[in-house]
Amino acid sequence: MKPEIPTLDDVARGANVSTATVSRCLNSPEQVSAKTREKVLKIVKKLGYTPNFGAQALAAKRTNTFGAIVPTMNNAIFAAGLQAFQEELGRNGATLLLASSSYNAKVEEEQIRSLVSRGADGLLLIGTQRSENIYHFLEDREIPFVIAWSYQENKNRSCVGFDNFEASHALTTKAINLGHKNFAIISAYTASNDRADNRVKGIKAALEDYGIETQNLPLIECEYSIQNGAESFRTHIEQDNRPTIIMCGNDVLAAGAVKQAHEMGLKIPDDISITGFDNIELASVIEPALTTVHVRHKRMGMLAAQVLLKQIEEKSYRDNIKLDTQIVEGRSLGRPCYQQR
Amino acid sequence: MKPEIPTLDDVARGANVSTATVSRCLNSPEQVSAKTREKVLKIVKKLGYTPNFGAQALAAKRTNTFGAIVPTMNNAIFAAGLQAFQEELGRNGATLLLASSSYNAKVEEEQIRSLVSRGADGLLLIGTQRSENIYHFLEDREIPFVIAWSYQENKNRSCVGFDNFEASHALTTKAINLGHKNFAIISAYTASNDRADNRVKGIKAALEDYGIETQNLPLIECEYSIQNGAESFRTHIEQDNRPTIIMCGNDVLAAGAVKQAHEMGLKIPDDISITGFDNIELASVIEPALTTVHVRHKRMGMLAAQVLLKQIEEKSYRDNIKLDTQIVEGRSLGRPCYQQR
DNA sequence: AAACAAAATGTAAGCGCTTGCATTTATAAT
DNA sequence: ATTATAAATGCAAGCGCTTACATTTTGTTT
Repeated sequence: MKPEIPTLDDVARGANVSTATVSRCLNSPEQVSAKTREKVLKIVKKLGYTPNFGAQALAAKRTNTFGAIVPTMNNAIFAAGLQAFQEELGRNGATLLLASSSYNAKVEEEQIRSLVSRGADGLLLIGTQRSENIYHFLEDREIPFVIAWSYQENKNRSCVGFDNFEASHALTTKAINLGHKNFAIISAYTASNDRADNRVKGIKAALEDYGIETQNLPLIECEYSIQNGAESFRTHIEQDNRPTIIMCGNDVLAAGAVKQAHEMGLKIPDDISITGFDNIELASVIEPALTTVHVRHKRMGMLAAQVLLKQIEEKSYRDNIKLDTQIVEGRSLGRPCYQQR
Repeated sequence: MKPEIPTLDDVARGANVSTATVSRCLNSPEQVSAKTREKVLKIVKKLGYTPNFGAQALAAKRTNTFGAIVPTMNNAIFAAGLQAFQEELGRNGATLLLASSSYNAKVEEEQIRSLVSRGADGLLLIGTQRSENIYHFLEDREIPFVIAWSYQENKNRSCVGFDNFEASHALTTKAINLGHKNFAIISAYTASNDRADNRVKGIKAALEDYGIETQNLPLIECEYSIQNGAESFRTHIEQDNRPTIIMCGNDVLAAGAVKQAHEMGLKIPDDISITGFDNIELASVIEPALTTVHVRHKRMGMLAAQVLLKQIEEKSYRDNIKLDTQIVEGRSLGRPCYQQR
């Protein structure tokens, strides 16, 4: 004997009013007199009524649900930002539908469609790089979205992110000024990941600024993982022309590199410098602490939510927010060996 | 001029069949002749039709959406398990609604209610510790749920987890056998976290097995964070009767402890042993690698999804799955100083 | 070719809610 | 009191889909 789940009707009957009144009590209480409101809310509580989501969505054409598609939940890169995003949504009575694409553009596209058909009122997307098709899909349906983790000036699309190119450029310049000339890179796949791509481009641009050849710059692309970082590090080190610095696309790769360096008996930064990106907690724990780029992930997540919510209220609202990054000085970046005294 | 979103009706009209047929094409294709099926699917594709989620939910009384409430997304503890959970759901055409409770029982309860009212077909809960009320709420509505990360024998409730007590007990026994007598603990708050609680209990039980006093066992409870691990470590070390080993409730705390040990110039494990729990990636990267407890998080997430899906199919299905754990030997646990030669 | 069973399709009644519009009630102004 | 105006409430039409049941089509058997 399962207790029937109460409906609006039940509440209406209980309070001796129409369903419309009950609905208004819940959604726009100011339209209802204090007296009836009280009466209705008492019944709501007594019956333990909760609105049926599907019915609400169907009738109101909104769900108070937002979707986010992240490339992965497996490492900490997105966790803090997402948590903040979710909390900000929560503060506004909305919930988060989360999907992950495993860094696969096709999967991402499916997820986007799926979230939309699930009635997501808006979407959080990571990075700018996806087919125009999918942007049109969203724009046609007037589904608000905001792009995070990347910054891009674009009047028609909102973003909250930081300039990966610039940050990477700055970090590289710092390394050059320490005397490094012999670079190697470990990056995520750049083809479908504008963050990774821009980080690599930032490095190359900085090198070129100083007249350093980038034609044969050793570059290994792989998925973000400690394991891959370690393996790629080894490959770089075993090259003929061993680099004095290995710049990693993120801290996870860098952590793997550091681990491998230890295992190969290389001193950091005396024998080899290593840099990361993101400044996840990990960066401060490993020995030596990573020199990396700090990003205010939490702030980014919160702002993304705010922008998105504003777009719901005001259809045409758009914003491009660029967050600062700063270089965190660990001890994994130092002068190259031939510059030391 | 926004292009109207196509409905079932549009497809039906386009294919010159009834909406019922279209619906069947999509949901139980075997009931439709190959010819019409083809015809219909062509129109579906042509129009880019996707079912309206709300309507579907309303009419079918299921959403293919599952909810999960995790204590936090901020550290890696839950990430791998959740990802696996989500992937397994995805393989079965379902999606994940994710919420986080910030380790707050009241928030968790709200989230559960919210997910249910959003039409979650089933729920993933972390740990066993919550008010009976909320269990009744779910059971009354016949909402399937599965408890993960904790193991508990209970015919009426499904769980997929491991025995925190046992694992912790084993690790402690190992430490005792190495000669440790002077223990200290850094744990998450045990009051509303049965995993943390059982881990502490496991330690105490092991100590008592060997006749070691646990009345005054130094125990600090705090939130999981590197920062807190570091601070708690310092507090323990500055005690009168300095412990020879500090056992941490998880790897994140342990990482903080290790960091602090370095900063205080303490050698691990010669001056102080440190243990973790969970064996997150972090554990293998820090120096020295942590001695910790490995849990097959991915497997757990996958199994949890399977149990949950089975419960949907077969209302009365229940399962209690206990996963093995194993001690991972890092170098952070060694003989206490007075035992060394 | 008739008779029947099985397969395919159509009809239409909701699912539980929101909301524009109509109606009633309370409040204010004359 | 009477009327005009505003506030509160009710009525009822959907929102887009699923599914029990009715009907038609197809195939099989005699």
